[in-house]
Amino acid sequence: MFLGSHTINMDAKGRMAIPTKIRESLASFCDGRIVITAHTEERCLLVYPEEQWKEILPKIESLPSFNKVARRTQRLLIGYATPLEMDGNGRILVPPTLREYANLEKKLMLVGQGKKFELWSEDSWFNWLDEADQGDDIPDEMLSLSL
Amino acid sequence: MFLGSHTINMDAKGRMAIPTKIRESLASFCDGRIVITAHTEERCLLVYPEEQWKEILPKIESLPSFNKVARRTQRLLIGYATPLEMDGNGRILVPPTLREYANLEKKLMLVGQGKKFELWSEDSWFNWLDEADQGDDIPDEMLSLSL
DNA sequence: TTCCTATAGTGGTTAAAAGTAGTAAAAAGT
DNA sequence: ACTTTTTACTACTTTTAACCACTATAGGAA
Repeated sequence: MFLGSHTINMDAKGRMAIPTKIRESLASFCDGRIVITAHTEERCLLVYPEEQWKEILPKIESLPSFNKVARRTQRLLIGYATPLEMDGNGRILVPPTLREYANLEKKLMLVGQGKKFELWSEDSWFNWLDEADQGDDIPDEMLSLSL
Repeated sequence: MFLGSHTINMDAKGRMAIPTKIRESLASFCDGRIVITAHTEERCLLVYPEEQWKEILPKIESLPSFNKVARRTQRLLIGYATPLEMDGNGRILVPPTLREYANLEKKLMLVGQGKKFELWSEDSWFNWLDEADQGDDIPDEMLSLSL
């Protein structure tokens, strides 16, 4: 279970050090093998342990190819998906195309989301925080949710 | 399984170097023999391993000839299809008509899509990314999809 | 509280490999 | 037969990735 958020510095070569505690969970979960891809709804990245990715991939593949929304989802999730491993120092190298997609420069934000992580540029994260939810509808599943 | 995206420079002669990792998968899949053709829905190209192409070709051929949409699909997919092999340096030469169809100039984007690749001009790719989904319906398969 | 040690995080260097350009030879078309 | 375009091969330059070393920070012990 991935929880909590961390700020991380990416170096000039696009390498980012995974915080040690997360590194350890990843080592036990999936031998450090992760898949990183694009988030379809916001300009940030998704970081999956290999196992988790294997579960959702078939669901994405089976979406109908002649529906525009589904095609967009497939294209982004599969098209940006990249398997990565950590180097000897526990760092991952984020591929240039993904860096560009999520506007990653130096200051990053790694956010635990249960079975996966989200990786944001710090700027984008705070911009998103400040965005007001303007009249979007609350789904039925949330109407009876009590926290 | 083809995943991930790469930016590639096409030279003045219309040659593009296939990234080494992909080159290796293609070598094992289909001896480096690929078929490249037009995508019917967007102005980009489709790159199939020969095997995959052989599977879908009969399906395209058997579409009803008196339906306009089907005819368009046939005309584009079959009409632009070109078998290609890599040269000694792992490059392919993209035929001029296909370059024109997809507006390929210098900066290209090669995007893995499972059993095939898509090849975009970088400009077109980013334009497509920025396109807002304007009121297209979300297919039923996606309504309960949790990634 | 201060110093020492251990460990996480950062940056740089080097060797190998990948990408780019150019040239020469062959083929096709005029 | 000659010219022009194409293809294949070779050589060079740039980038990548792995490895190594250093710095800074945090924690523990004296």
